[in-house]
Amino acid sequence: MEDRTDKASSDKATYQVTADDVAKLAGVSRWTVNRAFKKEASISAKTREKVMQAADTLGYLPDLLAASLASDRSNLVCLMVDDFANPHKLVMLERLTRILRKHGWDSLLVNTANDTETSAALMSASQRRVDAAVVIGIQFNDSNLATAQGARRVRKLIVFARSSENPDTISVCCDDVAAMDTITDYVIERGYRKPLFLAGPQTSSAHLGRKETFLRRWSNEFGQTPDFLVADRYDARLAYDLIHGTFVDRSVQDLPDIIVCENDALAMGAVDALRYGLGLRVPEDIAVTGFDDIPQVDSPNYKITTYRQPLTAMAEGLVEILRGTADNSALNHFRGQLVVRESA
Amino acid sequence: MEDRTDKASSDKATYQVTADDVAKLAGVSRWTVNRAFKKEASISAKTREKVMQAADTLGYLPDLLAASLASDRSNLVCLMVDDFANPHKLVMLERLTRILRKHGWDSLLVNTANDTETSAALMSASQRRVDAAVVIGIQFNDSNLATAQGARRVRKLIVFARSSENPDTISVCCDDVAAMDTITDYVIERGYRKPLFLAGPQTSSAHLGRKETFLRRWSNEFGQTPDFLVADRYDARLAYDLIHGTFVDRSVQDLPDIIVCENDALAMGAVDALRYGLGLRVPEDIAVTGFDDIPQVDSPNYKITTYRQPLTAMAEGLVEILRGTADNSALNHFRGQLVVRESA
DNA sequence: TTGTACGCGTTATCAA
DNA sequence: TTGATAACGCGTACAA
Repeated sequence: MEDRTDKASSDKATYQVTADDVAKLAGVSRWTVNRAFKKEASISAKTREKVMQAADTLGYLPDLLAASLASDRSNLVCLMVDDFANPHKLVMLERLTRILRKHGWDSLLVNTANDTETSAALMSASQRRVDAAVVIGIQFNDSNLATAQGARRVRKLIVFARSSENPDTISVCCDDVAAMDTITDYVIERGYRKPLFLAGPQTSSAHLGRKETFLRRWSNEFGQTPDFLVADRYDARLAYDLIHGTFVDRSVQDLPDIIVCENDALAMGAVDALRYGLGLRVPEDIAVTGFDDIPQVDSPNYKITTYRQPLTAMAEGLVEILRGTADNSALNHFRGQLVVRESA
Repeated sequence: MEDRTDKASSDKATYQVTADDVAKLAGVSRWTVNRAFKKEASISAKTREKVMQAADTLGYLPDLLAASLASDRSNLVCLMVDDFANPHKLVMLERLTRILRKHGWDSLLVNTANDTETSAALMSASQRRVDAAVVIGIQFNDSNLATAQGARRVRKLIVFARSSENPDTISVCCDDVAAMDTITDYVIERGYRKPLFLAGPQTSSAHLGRKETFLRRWSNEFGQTPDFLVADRYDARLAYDLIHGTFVDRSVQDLPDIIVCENDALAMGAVDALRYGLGLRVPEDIAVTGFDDIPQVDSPNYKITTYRQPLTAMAEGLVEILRGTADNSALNHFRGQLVVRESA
């Protein structure tokens, strides 16, 4: 213990205060110090007070590294983001980091935009013993899934804000069928009859996807399946090119009367393409709907009618899953709400 | 060691492969196994090969928790974001996570939007022994700084994409004076003579801030200091309200001919306010410039003339600082470039 | 309520 | 080049 004291005086900046130091100062054992820092521990209020005071004067805080190593629980979650072009990711990151933090979890942000580095990142996260790996707004692709499962220390694979049919993953998302039904009802009620669906990246398994739901519903209602376009990424610029390229040579009567978009990023690109690429008015010539209600679509430039997911409730649901207290079956049935603006 | 084997067979999913297991299989010592995983370690190629093969069949990866604890280096960086309304944060997060990952660092994303939770988050990060705390696009405020310094395990306090005069922090940013000079030159050259500066949140110490630079430069050039407005946050909606509220009752000859904005988020709000709030044309009636070159300002709706920072180079600079190989004095002099579009 | 072995999986350091 | 000892700081389980 003497050399410890030496270190403290000789190099104060790097000296690390441990529970032992606090214990000595407070006149208790090291384990009592640790108890004082645990919420539900059998310790007398007086002793705790004494310990906390000693801890305070020494500037002691429990070391999470050592705690994780010993307890095999890291209180760390890996958030995987592969698409930084969609502002909605920022909204979700804000919500997730805030809610997770509130419940004691820290967030490791992993950039999986580059597919070759994704597996390395996932490995690295697993080496930190994250309690869960969460993909945001997408599904695990097969390669990621294989890596994650190979990295056996990743306990839970969670898909946030997206439905997933893979039995090895847990999905926290809103009910896409109900959501698209709400949008479809609105589209029909407003009298639109020639819809085009603008879809995002297609996953192999999406029986319950937004596109499928809309097409099926419309087909049931009117006996014909609407056209659709597919964008490889949720990128406004991509949507612009797609819409512009598709309709620039088309005669007026062949145009849709509404473009139903899988999310707001696509919707913004669609609006831009209609206005600036094709010289059309929104919604007078062609209406547009989005999904997500990102802050940008409330700009007077866009005023896009869209659908807002209950992100806070969903984030709280994620916490329940991390805790293991969730009734998993209920976590993919969150209900959001239609936000009506001027674009449709 | 026997019970280990038992665990492996009885509960394979949770069994953790350690260096010991690999050592046994490869017929070497545990320390040799670890050496095989270090880049520059004195180990024969043959032994390493043997070890790696054994590791592969067992699915072994070094545990970063234990490694951090023992080595006192976490290879973890804490990224602090306080403003999720500005899309530029997403761009910076993408760049930082990618470059940091490339060099072996993982990123802890901490939401510091809520001021009361900021210190708790910083504490938590320090408890994970992050190698550095990085604030993005803002300066450390006094309260954060005090917390960070109190949390002695945070080795480095770094301000990214913002100049900082605090001697306890290291700033990685572009040269704001040079940047604003470039913008000012352009504004003058294009013949604008009645500028208004739209500034973001004001920090106490900003002698070299963008606003100050512009005002001083203009004053030197034309003998009078331009008007300016201050937004509390880099929020497009706030900028809208500010511009609209300021000019709605003003007569035409009292209007500026250009609004020079501290960043793109403000510029977008300004454009919206001019067009939709005041019925003016951009740039014919009033021009606008931004800063950051976020993807959104390239939309045909905005086409904002702006200034792009060399984010990749800056992120690499951050890595040098983490490594301790940086010549710190040079890291706040990155040069960006003017991106001319149609708004000015 | 409080104190005590022992283990978590590495790294640093020294010895062989 | 390789093996061995002693940390790193805390949690679990159990005993006092």
